Amino acid sequence: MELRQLKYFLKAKELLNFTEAANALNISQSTLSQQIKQLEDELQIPLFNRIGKRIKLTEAGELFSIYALQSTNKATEGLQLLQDLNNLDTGKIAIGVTYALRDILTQSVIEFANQYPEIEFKIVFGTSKELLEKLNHFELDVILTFEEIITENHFNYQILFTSPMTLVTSTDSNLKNKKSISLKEISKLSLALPSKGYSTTQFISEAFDKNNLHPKVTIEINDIPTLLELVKSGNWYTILTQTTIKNEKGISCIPIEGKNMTRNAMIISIKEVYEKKAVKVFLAILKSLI
Amino acid sequence: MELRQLKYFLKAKELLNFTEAANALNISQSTLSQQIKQLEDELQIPLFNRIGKRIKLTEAGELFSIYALQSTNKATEGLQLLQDLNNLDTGKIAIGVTYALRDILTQSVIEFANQYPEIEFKIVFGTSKELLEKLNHFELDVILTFEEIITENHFNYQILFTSPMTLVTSTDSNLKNKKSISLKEISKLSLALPSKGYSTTQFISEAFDKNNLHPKVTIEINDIPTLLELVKSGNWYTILTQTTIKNEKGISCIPIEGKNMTRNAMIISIKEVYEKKAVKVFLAILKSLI
DNA sequence: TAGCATCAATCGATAAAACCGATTTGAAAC
DNA sequence: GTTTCAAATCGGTTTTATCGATTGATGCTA
Repeated sequence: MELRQLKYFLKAKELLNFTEAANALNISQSTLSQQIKQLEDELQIPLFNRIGKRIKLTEAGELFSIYALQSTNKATEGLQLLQDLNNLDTGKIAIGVTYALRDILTQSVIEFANQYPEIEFKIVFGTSKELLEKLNHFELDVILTFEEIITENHFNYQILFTSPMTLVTSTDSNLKNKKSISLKEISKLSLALPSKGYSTTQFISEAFDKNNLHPKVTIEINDIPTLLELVKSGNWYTILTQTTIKNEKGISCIPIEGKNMTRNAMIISIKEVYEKKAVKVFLAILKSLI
Repeated sequence: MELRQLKYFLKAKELLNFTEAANALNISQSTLSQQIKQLEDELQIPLFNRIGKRIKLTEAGELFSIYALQSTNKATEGLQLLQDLNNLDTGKIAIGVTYALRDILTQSVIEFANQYPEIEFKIVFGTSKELLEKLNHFELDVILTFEEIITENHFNYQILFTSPMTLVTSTDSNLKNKKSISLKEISKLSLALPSKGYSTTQFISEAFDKNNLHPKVTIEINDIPTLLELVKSGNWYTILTQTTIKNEKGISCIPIEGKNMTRNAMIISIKEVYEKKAVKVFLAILKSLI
């Protein structure tokens, strides 16, 4: 039993005329006769009564046609669904993002949702490490993060933009008018830094190490809004990429001196995994907004 | 897209291993790979992610599998239904019968229903003419009637038994002790006969005609129980096959003299029409009860 | 880290089957 | 009786489903 045969049968049932049905199906009448016969043999029961030149459904044919129709319909619906998926009428995007890229993500989601309101989002904030883990477990379609060490070659890396590392201060800070600041000067300040999982923290720690500097990290925290709140109080400084605090009020940022004191915002996905059309389009929108 | 491919896909989805799935399906691994690929090509979207030696369902694969399963299930259900039909676990028998054969029909239906309680019956009483009409319009699977003139050769005729034509009298009648009676004697009696559609009436009219006799038909009626009631009153006589009044009380019957004064009870069906298994079994039971 | 085992993809060949055109058969219409 | 029509059948062709063998890539293990 094949869908092809079920379709032939249903057309023959509809027209009650093999010749016409064969024409409608773009096959020869002999083929239709043979295929119906084959189906009947397999089902071990005739579907049509052949009365002279007329054909008429048997009781079996009548009963079977309901199931034949449902079977072909379900297959067609499945096909339709996948077409919708390609046309972005349905589907889900699971995206991981670090807090630093919150702003660009938000804008992109709003823009995308305007154009494709049917697509569902699952947005996961987390550290680079957490997100890469989830990506590897196929829990996420794609992640947005800052990364510079391209190790795993089963990932696709696309650089979105480059953002300077900056010292973040309260607007009340007496440092706020400086054009730039060195790591050495920073190491004298009381710092509140994002926890170690964040790639920015990883990056800046290594920078201090290289310069044999020992920063005073008095607070380590895994929530960026809280971190910023602490900075605004004026008691602490922090180090973030400029992008992270783009639209924040009550804080200022001072670029850090030194070559390579920049981070690359990246889109990371798994090479071998089929990229959903919804994801593809979403990323195009995201890139267009930069 | 074919059911075969959907089954392959579902097995591959279940085992997440093409080699094992191929074994389970009794096909080679290469065949499975090719068929899955062909399906993916047709759907224009991959169903599996190939990550190294592992395979994993894509979002499309996940969504599509629901429909693939429903499609194959419906086909299987249809097949199951037809098997039930063959096993007499379902189905309907439409049977036409003349009143003369009421008794044999009743016994058969009771016996059949004991063995196959799931089969539904549609029983139509009527004249031979009416029943043959309905049979020709495929409203009935088979009819039971008395018939001797085999004209239409697209019918199947099976003789069930032979029954003599008899004069039916009230038990009070002074004719009741006669061993036989001639048509000539009958023509002097006041007759109540079944209406013309009944083959018995047709038959007996022709017999009178051949002998140039003119019977006194004072009542023509299309309801046999009422006819018998009238006969019981003693005011009228009627002519029926012996079988018709087999278990009736208050009446006697006297065989009519003359060769060919018998009728053949017959099963009649349409030659080209597939005979349902339920009908076949029912008729076997009916014949066994004669 | 080299070697082995495993698994999916690919290739070329073969068997199966879907398909067609032509013909036959049988019923219906004239 | 003849013609007409539609389904079945027949023989041959094309398509395709299938296989075994091989390849290539990955993961495991010693």
